Amino acid sequence: MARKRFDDSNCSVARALNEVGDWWSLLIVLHAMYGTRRFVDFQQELGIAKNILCDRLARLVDNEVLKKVDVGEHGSRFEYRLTDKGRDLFPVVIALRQWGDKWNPAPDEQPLDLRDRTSGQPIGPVQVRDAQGQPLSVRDVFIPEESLPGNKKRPA
Amino acid sequence: MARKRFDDSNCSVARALNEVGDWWSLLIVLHAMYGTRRFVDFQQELGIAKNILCDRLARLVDNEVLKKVDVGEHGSRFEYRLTDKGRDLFPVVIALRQWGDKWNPAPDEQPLDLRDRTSGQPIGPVQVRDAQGQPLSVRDVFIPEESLPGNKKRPA
DNA sequence: TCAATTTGGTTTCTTAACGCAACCCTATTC
DNA sequence: GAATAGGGTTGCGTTAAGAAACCAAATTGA
Repeated sequence: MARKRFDDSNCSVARALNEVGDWWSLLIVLHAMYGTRRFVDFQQELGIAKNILCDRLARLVDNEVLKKVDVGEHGSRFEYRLTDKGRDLFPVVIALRQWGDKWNPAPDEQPLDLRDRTSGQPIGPVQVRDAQGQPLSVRDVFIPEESLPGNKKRPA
Repeated sequence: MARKRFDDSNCSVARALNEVGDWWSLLIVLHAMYGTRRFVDFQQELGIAKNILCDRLARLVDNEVLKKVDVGEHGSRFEYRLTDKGRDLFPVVIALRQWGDKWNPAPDEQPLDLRDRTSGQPIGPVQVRDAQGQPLSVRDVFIPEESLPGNKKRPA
């Protein structure tokens, strides 16, 4: 791919994408959130080539999104578990899931039934909110001049 | 890349990543949210090769994340504007931004100063919330059996 | 009026990432 | 002691990313 690296970008979105912005990494994190921990399970659920999975897991471990734990049990020796940093991707993944459900619904798939463990009720939509908790759209928001990349003058 | 396509995946995250899951697309959407609309501006701000930008813009237009508008003005003939679908990526982009700010802060960058246009106050963190608006972590949540990919039994 | 510029885009070519398949090593299990 | 499972690594062909050059229409501008 000769892909451009963003390690040194001054945009944190670019740097975030550098860590989890490829096709597989977020899916791996998603499945980790669903409870998958073992190499073979990731491989079977995702249908990913083993070398690619190796590479992605290693990268995610390097970036401290996952940690590799040696569990000395009968044959299954390693587990890949989410770190706090990885768990913090929860809103990202869920927002993406909800976006996909809304705009590209699969005919045979239920939209996303994620429920609050204590109440059993479905979760609400992930939204950007103001300090009072009211939902905000792109248009309700602005970026102070100096924070704009390239110092543009336009509103957000 | 010989990339595996996810068009037909029964996972909406996979399908979402198919549309905006490459290195550039989300950055283009981000800059579009910042107000960028013209080809050359995207190119300069992102430092992206023109052919790749062409391809990504066309793909985003195909997927109805952007729309291409012919503005017959002096030399700048087209604008790429967010559709409702594109604007709906707002929580995704902001969640990613906040994650990047939190876990990979740039030494010389302020974390993200996005403010509510009416109050002028900074926005809050993007979170997954329950029906009552209380924040939820991965561990506060479960997925009913039948919704699990691969029908696994583990909690989320 | 003719050259230079701007905008948006295509072509060519190199390089690097992806995906498959085969192989490898260590523990188990039968 | 053969077969199996977990977790990789190696090679190799395919294909996409990226840089740079080229292109064409419309403007500017001198």
